[in-house]
Amino acid sequence: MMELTRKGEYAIRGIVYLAAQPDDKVCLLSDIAAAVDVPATFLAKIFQQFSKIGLVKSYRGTGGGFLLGRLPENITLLEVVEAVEGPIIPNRCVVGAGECTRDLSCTVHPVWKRVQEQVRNVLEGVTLKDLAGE
Amino acid sequence: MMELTRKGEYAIRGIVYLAAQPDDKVCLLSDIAAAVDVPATFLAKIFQQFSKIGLVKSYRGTGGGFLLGRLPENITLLEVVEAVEGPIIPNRCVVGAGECTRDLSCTVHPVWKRVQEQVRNVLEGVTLKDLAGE
DNA sequence: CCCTAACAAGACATTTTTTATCCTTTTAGG
DNA sequence: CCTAAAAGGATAAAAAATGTCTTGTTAGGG
Ligand code: SF4
Ligand code: SF4
Repeated sequence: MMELTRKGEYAIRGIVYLAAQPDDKVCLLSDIAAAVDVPATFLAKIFQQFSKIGLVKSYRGTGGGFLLGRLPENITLLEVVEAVEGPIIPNRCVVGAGECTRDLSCTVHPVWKRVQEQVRNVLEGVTLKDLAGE
Repeated sequence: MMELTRKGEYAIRGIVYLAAQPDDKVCLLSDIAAAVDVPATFLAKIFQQFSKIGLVKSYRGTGGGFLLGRLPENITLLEVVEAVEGPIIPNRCVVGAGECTRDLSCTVHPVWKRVQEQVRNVLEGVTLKDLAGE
């Protein structure tokens, strides 16, 4: 259980690659895809999602491509993952009140809250700078 | 991401209900299913899995039914979840070496290891006794 | 011995999610 | 204009989740 999808894995590979490039280097999607071994059309969709929320900046036309939207040290793995996979939700009752009619008295509910918190903490503690290495 | 499936949720509800019953009470599947609001045929499959690994004991025929295989304080939530959902695997590379050809030098790999460990710790720290309440 | 109660096991069906691919549109440079 | 490149939308195949159904097995009781 709790498995990251391909999409998530690809997303991370792609943006970490971007983070490892020189700051101002505009990268072609096709190059990124080849480098991290991901289908280019699929990666395109992923980067569109990144672009919409500003995780990456994109430029169209000749000389276009992608670069990071912020400094690598200011982008956490949590943001990246949630951008493409949605929020970290170990069980639907952690979304909010009323998702499960049992949540008020449920003894399991707090456990999922803790799981959510722990996972978020780990992912939030890692930035793209950490992942891109030196 | 990381969402528990219905199966997992149902499994927990079912076995927690069982843990909340008097120690020697043999429970009918149909009663459990009704009590925790789960399709009986689906819950049957789940309890069959429990039964195979000894989490619950089952008796057939008239007067048959289910009861816990061990004391509630000796069954962790981790066991219950893994019994029906499989191992906690945030990313396939945590399964073992060779699952991903990149795992040797991958900077993300250790992060998933940490996530796995944290989640397991939380779930392992909760027993059915805790969940069944007084 | 037979009948009924209850779980076990396996096959089957439906829906949803994942994992893409393709085609058209928009934007920008030269 | 012509070409490069990303954006957006439609579509499709494969896999997983979510059940259901039928048949088999085990046990108790008359
Ligand atoms: S853990 Fe409790 S509150 Fe959450 S979905 Fe399950 S029953 Fe509902
Ligand atoms: S995190 Fe690294 S080792 Fe794990 S699957 Fe992704 S690339 Fe492979």
